[in-house]
Amino acid sequence: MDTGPKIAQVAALVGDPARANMLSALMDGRTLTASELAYVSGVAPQTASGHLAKLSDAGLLTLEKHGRRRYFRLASPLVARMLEGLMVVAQEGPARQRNLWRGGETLRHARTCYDHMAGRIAVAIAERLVQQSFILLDEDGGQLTDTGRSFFDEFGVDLRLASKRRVFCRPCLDWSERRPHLAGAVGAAILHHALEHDWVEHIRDSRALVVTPVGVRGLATTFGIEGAPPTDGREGQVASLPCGRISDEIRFRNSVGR
Amino acid sequence: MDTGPKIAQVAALVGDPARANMLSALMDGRTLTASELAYVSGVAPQTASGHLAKLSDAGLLTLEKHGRRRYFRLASPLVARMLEGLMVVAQEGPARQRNLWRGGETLRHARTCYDHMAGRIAVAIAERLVQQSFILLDEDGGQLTDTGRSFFDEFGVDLRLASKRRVFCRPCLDWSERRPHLAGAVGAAILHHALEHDWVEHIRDSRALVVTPVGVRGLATTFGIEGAPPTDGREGQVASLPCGRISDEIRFRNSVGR
DNA sequence: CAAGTACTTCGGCCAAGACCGTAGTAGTTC
DNA sequence: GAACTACTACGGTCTTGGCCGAAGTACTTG
Repeated sequence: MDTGPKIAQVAALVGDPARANMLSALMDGRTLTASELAYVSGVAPQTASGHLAKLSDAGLLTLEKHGRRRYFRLASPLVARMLEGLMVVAQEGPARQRNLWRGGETLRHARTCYDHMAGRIAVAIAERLVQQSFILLDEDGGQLTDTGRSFFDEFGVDLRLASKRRVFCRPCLDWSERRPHLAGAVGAAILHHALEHDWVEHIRDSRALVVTPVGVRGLATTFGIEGAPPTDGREGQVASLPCGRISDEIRFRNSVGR
Repeated sequence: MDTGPKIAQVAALVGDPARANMLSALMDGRTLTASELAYVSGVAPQTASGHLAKLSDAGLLTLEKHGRRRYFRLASPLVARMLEGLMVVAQEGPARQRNLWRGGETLRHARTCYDHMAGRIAVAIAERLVQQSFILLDEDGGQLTDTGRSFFDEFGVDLRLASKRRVFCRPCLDWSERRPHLAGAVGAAILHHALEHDWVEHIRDSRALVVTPVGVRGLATTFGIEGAPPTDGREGQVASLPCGRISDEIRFRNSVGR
């Protein structure tokens, strides 16, 4: 057997719009029920059920039963990484309309990526640090300068603890912004500091972060960047849907939307 | 517009076996003609032509015309990275038969990955260095030990040149072996040394590497690993196909294979 | 145990698209 | 210009698979 068919199998799974929507919705690491996933993907529950069975069988999703509900989540970070790879290419595309991603505004603004921050805020921080010559970045490496080191000292981040046994500073391509943010020990330290000082908070059990009022001030004074998210607020709809009440709406969407 | 549909579009493109085969064949960075790609994907030239048009339109491939031939290659490293992401997930799969990848044996054995080595050999080297405590590796970072430093000194690799402005030592997940090999300055230095001392040679304009007899000896004495590839030798068929002569074979395959 | 909710299975409909045969265009060789 | 090669366009066939309605299973609540 060749390798082509196997990747085709996985890709075909992601290649259906309904399934792609489900996977996108799960990309932040949340767990969602079958109904919720049916809703976000815009298909009837029966159809969603079939899709979810396929995704689980293929090992892209894992399933947890609690009572009469079935909770799905991505089976591993590798799946998330694969999806991010697809997103990068999809957004690149054949130079045409660059339509911004909707429906994931919070995630796009700030989120965690493994142990560091990603999203608009994280990219802005990275760019600021480079601009101030606190950090040197190139294609696949990064380095702290001496002025950078003292900046972090003043900032209250102790980087000495971190420097053992792991990459110190490394750029990581941000899929939503398509510019690098900071990973490695430095990236982790910044996230740690931000959480510690209540600049940001995790949303539920998701990877998304909200910037607190304290954080807005902190980001402005420390990095000179605008930390407030664009006032949109259409996030979290899915998660907060009253489960028993959405069926009419689904029926409506199904009869009209397609 | 949501993000789902866009990644679905790209994924659907990869989701067809014929196209997936084409992309796999191009993964090592080679350029192949439409006919060659038709052959590897197992479809008639007309069909391949259609597939290639779609892949090019979507920006996954770039096209270069030379005379009456059309040479295709992956449009960017991002596409290769996406495919590697898919491969990792595809090989993982739902715990079942782990059928080894055929038809890319050379590539699986040794290849370059950006500026360092990947494949069986590279993974073996990395494991050896870790086992000897020359290098410490964890999830996302690596570090040279003092004994490691003197090992590389003796080995004849000067790492001092490299340590500016880039990541020094970093594990990188090998898609064919699914275990890490070495990236960063150390990985690059090893590849450089191997090429410099004729341990390995590039195959044509591809990413694949062959280990020379010198290399087999060198790898054995320096790292204590077996450098010779498994005797299989079904590689390079595509590239060496006599172009005008394959049509019968294609016709045969098409009439039987499906 | 009856009613309600979450989810799955089955069956039939339908559209998308992969495929190739035929025929055509463009470039090369003699 | 004739013969040949590399590739593309068109048209028709046929399979795949997404979709939903209806019906059925599993769990919870009162």
